[in-house]
Amino acid sequence: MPNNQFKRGELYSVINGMASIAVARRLQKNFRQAGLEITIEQWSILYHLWKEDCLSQQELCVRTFRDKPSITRLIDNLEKQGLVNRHPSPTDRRINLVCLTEAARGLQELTLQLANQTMEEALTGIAKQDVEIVKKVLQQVYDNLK
Amino acid sequence: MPNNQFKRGELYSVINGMASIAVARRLQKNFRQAGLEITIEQWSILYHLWKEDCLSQQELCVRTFRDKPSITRLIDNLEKQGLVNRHPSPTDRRINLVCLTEAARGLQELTLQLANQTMEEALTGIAKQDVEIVKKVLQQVYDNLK
DNA sequence: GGCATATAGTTAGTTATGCAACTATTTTCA
DNA sequence: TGAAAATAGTTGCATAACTAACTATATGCC
Repeated sequence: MPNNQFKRGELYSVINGMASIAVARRLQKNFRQAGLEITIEQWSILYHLWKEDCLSQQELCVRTFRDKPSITRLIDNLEKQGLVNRHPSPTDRRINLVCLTEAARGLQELTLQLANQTMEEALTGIAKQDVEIVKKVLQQVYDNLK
Repeated sequence: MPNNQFKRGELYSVINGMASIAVARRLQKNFRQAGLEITIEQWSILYHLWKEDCLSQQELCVRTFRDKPSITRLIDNLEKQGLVNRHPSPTDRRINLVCLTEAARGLQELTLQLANQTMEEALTGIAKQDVEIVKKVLQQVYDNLK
């Protein structure tokens, strides 16, 4: 296999995203053990709303790297659980603004603490400068493909 | 937020697995453009069978980091497409051995070439030694959490 | 030998993703 | 101004993941 700088065995786990799947599973487990009912995907929506509340669904698509139907259904489920509400935009009738409820605001501190704890479990024994390199490389990969 | 060496903004994209999702989407797109009907998940099963044919479903669970129901359904779908067959193990009647068909063997060369091409697109402009660090760190993350 | 336990695989239910097609509204521009 | 194009969101269909509960077979051990 000429012109191929990557051996096969190395290819698989990168494509498979082993590491990020393992992190997501551990975070979900940590949520469950803390008695939290939400999924990681739902949490990722809340995460962006905690940073900036009342985003449009389109903006959530961009920030969470998901397509529109995925966001529609995540918001449906979050709305059922009473964690967000859709409010029509006053200036553009096509737009829903997705806003946090009080219940969702109450989850912020605990879930962010669990997320930080999970990342610490994941990164145990890894040098800080290596983490920096990983972040840089993964960002470059994303930019190469977007 | 004491005892936390990672700032919040950095957390999200790692958990989200942005980069590996982007790679998987691109690989799927490259398959589709080449006229291939299989999903990345189905391909990942074939990938392991090309390395060693006639594995048990349990062994595929281990090698692909999936649970048993996921493998059951992936094999169901691959069987429908005529790419694998289930053969009862001669020594243990609980076990199905999953074996490639001729049609599946015919996909090996093209799909591995597309996978390599996709990785080259993904890793454009990234130093070889940085790729090595990423692989090492992601393996460590996986080991920390498994 | 026979019961308890472990292992391999399947089924059912919920959530999530990707794609295509659709509705409603807004913007563009001839 | 008014038709075409762009944008925001939803719906339907297929695939895949996780959990829990289930069946069938094999193993361990008294």
